[in-house]
Amino acid sequence: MPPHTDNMIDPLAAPLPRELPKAYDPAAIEERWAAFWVNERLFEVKTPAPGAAGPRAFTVLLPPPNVTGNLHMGHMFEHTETDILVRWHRMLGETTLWLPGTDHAGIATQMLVERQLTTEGTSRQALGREAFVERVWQWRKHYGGAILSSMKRIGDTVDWSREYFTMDEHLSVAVREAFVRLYEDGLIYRGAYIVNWCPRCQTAISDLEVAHEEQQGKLWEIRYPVVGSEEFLTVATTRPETMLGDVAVAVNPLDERYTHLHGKMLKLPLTDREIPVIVDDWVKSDFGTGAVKVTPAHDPNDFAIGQRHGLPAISVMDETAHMNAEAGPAYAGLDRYDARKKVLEDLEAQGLLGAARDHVNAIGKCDRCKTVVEPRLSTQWFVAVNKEPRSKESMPGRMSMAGAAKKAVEDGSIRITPDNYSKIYIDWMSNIYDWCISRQLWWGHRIPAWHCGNCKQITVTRQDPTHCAHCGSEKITQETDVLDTWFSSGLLPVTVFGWPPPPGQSTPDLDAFYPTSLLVTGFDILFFWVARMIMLGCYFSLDAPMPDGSPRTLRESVPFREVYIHALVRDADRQKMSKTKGNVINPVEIVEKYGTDAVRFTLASMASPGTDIAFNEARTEGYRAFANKIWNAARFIFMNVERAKEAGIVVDRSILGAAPTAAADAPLDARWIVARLNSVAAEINAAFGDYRFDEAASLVYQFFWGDFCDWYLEIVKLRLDFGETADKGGTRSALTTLLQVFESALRLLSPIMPFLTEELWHALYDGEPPAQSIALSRYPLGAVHSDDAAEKNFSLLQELIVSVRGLRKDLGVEEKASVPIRVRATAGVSFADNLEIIQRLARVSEVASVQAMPEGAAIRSTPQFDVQVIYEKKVDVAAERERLTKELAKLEKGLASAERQLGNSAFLDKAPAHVVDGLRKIEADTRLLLEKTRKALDDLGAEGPH
RNA sequence: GGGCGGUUAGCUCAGCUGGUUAGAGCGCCUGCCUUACAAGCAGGAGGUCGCAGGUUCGAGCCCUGCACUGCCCACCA
Repeated sequence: MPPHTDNMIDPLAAPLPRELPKAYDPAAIEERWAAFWVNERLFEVKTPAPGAAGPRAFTVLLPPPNVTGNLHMGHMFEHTETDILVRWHRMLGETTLWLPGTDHAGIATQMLVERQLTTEGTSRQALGREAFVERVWQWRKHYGGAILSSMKRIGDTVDWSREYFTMDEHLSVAVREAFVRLYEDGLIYRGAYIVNWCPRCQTAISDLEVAHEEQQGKLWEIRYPVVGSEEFLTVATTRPETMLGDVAVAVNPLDERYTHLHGKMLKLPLTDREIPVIVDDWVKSDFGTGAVKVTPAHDPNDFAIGQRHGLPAISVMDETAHMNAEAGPAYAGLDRYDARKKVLEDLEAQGLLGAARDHVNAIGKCDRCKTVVEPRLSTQWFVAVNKEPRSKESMPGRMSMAGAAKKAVEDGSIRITPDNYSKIYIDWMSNIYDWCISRQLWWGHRIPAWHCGNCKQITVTRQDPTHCAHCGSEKITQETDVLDTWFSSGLLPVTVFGWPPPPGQSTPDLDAFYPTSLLVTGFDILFFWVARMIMLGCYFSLDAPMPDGSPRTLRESVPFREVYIHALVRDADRQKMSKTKGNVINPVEIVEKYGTDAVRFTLASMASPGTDIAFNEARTEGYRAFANKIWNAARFIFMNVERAKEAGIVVDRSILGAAPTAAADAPLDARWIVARLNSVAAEINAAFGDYRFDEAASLVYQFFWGDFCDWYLEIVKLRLDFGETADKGGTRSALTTLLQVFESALRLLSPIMPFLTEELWHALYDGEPPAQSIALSRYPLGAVHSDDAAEKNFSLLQELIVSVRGLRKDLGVEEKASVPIRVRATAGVSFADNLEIIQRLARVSEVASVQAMPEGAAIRSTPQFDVQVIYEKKVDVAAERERLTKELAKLEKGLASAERQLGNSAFLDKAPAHVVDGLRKIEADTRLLLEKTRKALDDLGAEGPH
């Protein structure tokens, strides 16, 4: 049953190995594999049968991108990290589910479609609610899948069969169920409160959706005449226009300046009202004039004061932030800022305006449209996050949502990485206010509440009611508000797995996948989404019993066990990417330019924890070169496989896939590369486990390029001999190790660079790999210290080769010339077994082993050996002297430091033995080298020109 | 007003529980078209680890203060 046969591409139409082009061209292979992964449905996960044995599934919920969005660098970064972990776990043999979907994004989507309507000369009001909502659905159908197709392109291994949309029928049913249950449990209420109101979006928004910005403003003083006196009471305000809705002036009870005015009435200027002077502790005497005008309908603090003192609230603005009739005929209809101007002018004219001081204040703006938010008195729906549910008698001591959500992190049921975010989360959860969940929008989950026209009561039900539940009247109308987008996305960890189950039961998916294993997300939605998921997830999953029927504990009710907070991606100048700044880097463009693998590797390598990352294209260029390097290593290998075939040396493919080994009597290079592979693999596994993508990337880079290509491949050229007199056994053995190590290395790299490794892996198996995809093969586990002797001996060999190369440079030996060398090795060190390696890699014609080095020659030394290049051309004495002098100074400094420490009895007493022993060895080595260097310098001087 | 990060080579960044003489990539300099790769190979230069104190046998790493810088939270009109 092949799906999407329309764009099916046969991956096995890949070029034959020997025809690999010279330069790696990602464009030539990536789309092919991207389509293959999707079409072959390789990453779909069937729900395990109930009671199935085996390890727990590794489950990750993708933070659902907004339908309005396009893939940006932040997504790509997040997806790269997640995909790496998901691929890694899958390759470790775990049942691995990465679940994708999209979010309907209430405000954002409605705004976008409304803007579209405006360009068409119409509006949502003209269309009407039903037609508008239908229009949004249409929009979503056409444009809502942009991010998902980008995800397919960049190789995200999600389970597409489980893709959801937050307004899907079954999810909407679940959202309604959740709302009704919370309402029944007394945790959802409706009431008139001051909320953040966006006059442009014309909806309430939550505290989190308000972004504060510092702004230079003014603090105006206004004189309010005291009734029956010549006196004035001067208040200070940043928002003079709201004075039209003042109902009192408050002073601190201890402020002696105003004691005589307590309880007096004031004439409210520009109106015909009189308002009282009241006292309230909240007022700070040292701010402004110490007297605060109280406007309960337009300021959250004033609202609280009004509540405490039983004052009325007078709204003087409408939902568009224009003054209304309550503001009086002179102001009605004016925009809030025009009204401010006029109020100030009128006060001035009456001589009631006092000083105006510069004042910096934080001004709230709508997160979406940047309009200045207006605190507004309105009736909204709230979730009581700090209240305990009333109908949970079956669960005594059940905590409030915030309480449980806080405890889940405190007691380690949820682990947040990096750890410092735990504290931020807990602090936030400790000071959380009730959550305003109603939005005056049309696009979203409509609140399942009906208002009765008769008794005015509210009916909240699972099924649309026909009559009022309280008085039976049929004069009922549904609430027009919809739910905050985060209400439905906060439920996702349970709803995507089939919640709600029948009473007292669970669902197969909840049994198999809940709690999910990991959430990878950015700090920016820690409160918006992560915190809400924890609150709602803990609350609702508690109702579903464990697979064995026992009740769920808090530990088992959390939506995820781990949260990994990744860094934020900025542009190369550390600026936050934003459309308005025009510095948004489109990842798809970069991907097309350098290849997905190079971009993924860049992001992985820059993903060190703690700091934001500045995306740097120059690095991507470097990693494209890395991909090319591997590509060419593969070409080299395939070429030699062909040669071997022609020479009658056949290496069976069955040797592939096994963990490489090298016998104790195998050549040093074989033992070494196997040992390196083992330790690097072990380190990479550890790095992934710690979310150290950067370490993993640098380890695999260093191994592939530094060890495998620069050293091993060069040496293997010696071992691969296809001539008539060739040692066929030796060649076959070398080829076997080469292929095995390369195959393992591809698997090692594949989570970070899935496309390149997939292509080469298939080619390596000549189109008949043991699994459909490298992503379904097993990850190399490696082992530390698998052959320390080989690693140590090889690095000595490397040192010798590097020394000779350096000497050649110093002596000005022609690049192509082969030269003889003299080596004096200390006891126990021998290069005899590896002469041909030295000859090849350092272009040496002959190696003479000597007991003493001649005087006056340019020599390089290490504690283990001295080496001289025999060449008639004189060394550049001045340059050599300079080099040696520098070297000598360095050694002297090092020796002095070592001696100082070793001469310090406190050090010998307190430092651990291994440190002391290590330093002793270093001291001895340094002393030896120092002597050698000093002698070399002396010899040089003796023969020098002066 | 609270809280949290950052400051290491010209640039971008590593440096894991404090342990010799601090690393990588890019860039730079020198020499190489060595038939896997010039998107390459080989060799090299380059750092008083933001500043000032302190703890320690020993500090890039721990403590205190300062400077610069970025972010988050916050109901002082």
